[in-house]
Amino acid sequence: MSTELPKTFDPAEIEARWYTHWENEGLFRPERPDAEPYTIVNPPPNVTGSLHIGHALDNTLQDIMIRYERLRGKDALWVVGTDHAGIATQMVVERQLEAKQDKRTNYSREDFVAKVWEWKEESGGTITRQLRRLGCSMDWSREQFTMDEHFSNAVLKTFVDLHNDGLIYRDKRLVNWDPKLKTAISDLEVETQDMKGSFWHFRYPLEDGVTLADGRDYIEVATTRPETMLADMAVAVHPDDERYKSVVGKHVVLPITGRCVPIVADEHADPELGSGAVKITPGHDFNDFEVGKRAGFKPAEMLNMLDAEANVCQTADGLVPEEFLGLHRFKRDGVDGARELVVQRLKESGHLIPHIAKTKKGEEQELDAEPRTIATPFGDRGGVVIEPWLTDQWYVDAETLAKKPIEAVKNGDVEIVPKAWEKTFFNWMENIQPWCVSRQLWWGHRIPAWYDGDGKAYVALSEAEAQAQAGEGVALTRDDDVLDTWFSSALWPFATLGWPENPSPPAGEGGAPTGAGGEGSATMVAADAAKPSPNPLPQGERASLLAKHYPNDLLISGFDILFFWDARMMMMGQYTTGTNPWPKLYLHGLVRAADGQKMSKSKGNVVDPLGLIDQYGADALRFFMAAMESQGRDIKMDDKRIEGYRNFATKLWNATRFCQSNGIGASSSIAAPKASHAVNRWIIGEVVETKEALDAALAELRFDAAANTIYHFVWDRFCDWYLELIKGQIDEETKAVAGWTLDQIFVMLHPFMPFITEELWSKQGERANHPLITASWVDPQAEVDPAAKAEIDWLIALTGAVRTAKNELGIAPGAKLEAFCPAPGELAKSVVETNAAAIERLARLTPIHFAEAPDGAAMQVAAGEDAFVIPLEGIIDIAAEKARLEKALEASAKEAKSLEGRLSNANFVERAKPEAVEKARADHAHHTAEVARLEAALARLG
RNA sequence: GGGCGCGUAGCUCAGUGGUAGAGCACACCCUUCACACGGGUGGGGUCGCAAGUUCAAUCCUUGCCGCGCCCA
Repeated sequence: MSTELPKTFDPAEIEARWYTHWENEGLFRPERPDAEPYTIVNPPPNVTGSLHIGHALDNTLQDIMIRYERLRGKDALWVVGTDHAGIATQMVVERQLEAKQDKRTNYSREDFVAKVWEWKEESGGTITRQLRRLGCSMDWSREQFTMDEHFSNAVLKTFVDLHNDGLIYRDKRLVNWDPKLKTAISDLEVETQDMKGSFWHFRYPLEDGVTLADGRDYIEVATTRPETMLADMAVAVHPDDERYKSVVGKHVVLPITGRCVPIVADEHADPELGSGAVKITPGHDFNDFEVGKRAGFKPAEMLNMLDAEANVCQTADGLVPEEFLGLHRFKRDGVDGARELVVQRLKESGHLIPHIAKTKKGEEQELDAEPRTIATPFGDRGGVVIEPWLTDQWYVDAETLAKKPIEAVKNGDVEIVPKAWEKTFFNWMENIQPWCVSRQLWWGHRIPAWYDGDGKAYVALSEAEAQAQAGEGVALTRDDDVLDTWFSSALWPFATLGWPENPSPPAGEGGAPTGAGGEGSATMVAADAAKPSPNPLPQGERASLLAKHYPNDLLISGFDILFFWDARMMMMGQYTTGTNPWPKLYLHGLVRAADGQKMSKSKGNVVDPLGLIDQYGADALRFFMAAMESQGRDIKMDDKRIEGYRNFATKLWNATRFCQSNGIGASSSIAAPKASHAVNRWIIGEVVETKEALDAALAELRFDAAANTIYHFVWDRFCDWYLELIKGQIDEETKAVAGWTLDQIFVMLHPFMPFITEELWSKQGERANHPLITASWVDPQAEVDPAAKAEIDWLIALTGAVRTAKNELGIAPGAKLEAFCPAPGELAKSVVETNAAAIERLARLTPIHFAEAPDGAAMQVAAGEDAFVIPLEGIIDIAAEKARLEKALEASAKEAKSLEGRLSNANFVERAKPEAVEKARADHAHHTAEVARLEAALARLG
């Protein structure tokens, strides 16, 4: 018994109602203790972020897989949670302070971190609410946060373990320093952009009257960063460069500082480039750092001329003139900096070699510098030019950790889909650099390292343990820095499931929790103690979760975080658990604006997924994402297409209304009902085929193929043919088959369009409190019936042929016509006899005589090999019918001739695959018969 | 400079060693009792260019042209 549906379909109302129901009833993860597990972890979005279109794609794909596997009976767990996103979140809160003319440094670290927690509590729910609107069926009961206590413990343990194994170490070397955010960042967070810049040429005078072979008393060097000359420590020339051989080991006296620096031989200097000599600033350039080390400078001796904000400071030798101190490295906000002043001073002292350029008119022109395009590093968050800066930081030995993941992908233990990404993955992993994991921030997991008065580091899970290492009475200070956010999110696939299962108990007295991000976290933990976590993890549950759901089954992420996140999860998974976090990694592309541009806030072309949900419904947006997700291509936004899928949802809605008005309701069995009518046997076979195609597509993660399969089944097969064929003759058998088919549609479409399918499922009748979300996957226990398929295909062909002919001859589509079939095949005879009503309704032919047609003007059509003559004396334009037949004749004749040519080619018959030859023969026979039929038809018309 | 990918109907995209498809758009027809967010019919593509392999190439190989991304 069914509940009547309203005439209009209102996605918003349905979505809100069903989501609440699913979540409240715990249907996202029903109790299935004995079922096979299926696990996906969600890439944790920034806790204070909001849903963008890329999240919509990423989460739709994951939800499709989770809902599919849940329907297939698995214990499907979709782990969800958010990331504390160190830099991003701290920046947001700092910006809020700025708006109030306030700043972070007006607060203690503890107070500032407390403010971040406040902001997290306030805005942290935004993105999770938005994921719900998309219909995502995550296990919210276990929602995670990367700064949760158990997660923080996992992070600290990993750090300590890595350190004990020598895979994390402290090192003084150049880092990518963001002078705006005043923190180190990793290589991956640096974005290189080509900028218009200048290349200045200087004279560095040789000391004590030394001259080059050509008599010059100076060496020419060139640079794009003239300000760094204040910290130059050498000039390098190529060891084989004859021009400079005599001066290697001699010195130059730097202008401005008067520093006397050596001329060293180093292969880094390219004799072909410029003068062949390069200035060396080991403290401010990655290449020069290496040259400097080879030249014998220790990192601690390298001169540094910039402070954390990239303003000039005094070098260790005190040679930077007073007027430079405090200047910014280069022009900023219209105010000249050290770069401009250096150039000015060198110009005044005659050390600048002007660049001679030709104007458009061919006249020579003297410029201070040569214009050049310079690959310039920018921080991806702060947006300012990155400064290579000499500091002590913690580094992860990524090269060692990368070995097992590389092996895993090579031997197929981890499959990357699409495969094209494997090469990119290897290219990066095989050339991986030490990973700088310390960040000079306050928000994050504070590094568990303590220093004694001599700067010796003690790494431990707690201060007490560090103290024990250092010995009684040694005063320790904790490292101020926090860890890179990606260090913690790399643990996501297992730390969210309770790893480590037996965390070391805090060693401190009084139950003060360890670490968890230092003082800031202590605040949080204290708050948590007052308000117990809503999702406590009993120890037993933790253990079983990890054992059951790790490794996960699949990871779905955008390719843009392949290195940031995916690869690091593989490294950490192998290191901490000894296994790969998942056997399969699916990478999807970007969602682009309709014009193909990358979406960005600055371009103002960002599409809000919630707006699309408001406009078309979540089901339509989801279906769009799935249908457009072909492996290896970005998705361009196309509102018309989303609209099309909204229309598709409406189509299904109305088909269901039709069924209801004809007494077609919910089915009572998974297996297909018994059926005798061809049309019913046919649609059951179509369900069988659709289910198989859908399973195959999802097994290969071909979301587009899967979506198209169900789309065409619903619209083309079920609505356009099945419902039309059964109209007017809906008996009990047909009611049962139609109701069953509709239910299978709901099940198969549910992963893509969860809301409308659940609603229609519920309105089709009593289901004994059995919602669709936890229903059973399609299992018709039936086979395709070739005879039924042949019958219905013939019927469809006949209907199509009549409609086409009528349309081309301008005959009213509704006109009912009499037809003659002089030589019916067995199939034609039986179909016409058993489906007279359907033929009258659709082909609008009645009656059909198995007899010669009377003489006279007639329209002639064919279904399969059966020819029909439809007398239209006085109605049709004979010339038009002749033209129509001639056109068809020409096409068939051409095709027949081409096939004949192929078949008469001995090479083809002998060497081609037998199936190909067979098909060519069959096609040839068909077209030859068609030619004969059409010739006869034309002969009839005279 | 190195690597990867893309170029198929007006647009957005699938696809296969055997002569090409979808959605939208377009044209014509239809107030058929589920649906005009609908139904029916149709037009439209030398599958970027050139050479090669093959009985057969849009598909495989090479080169070129154009576009995009990543790395240096």
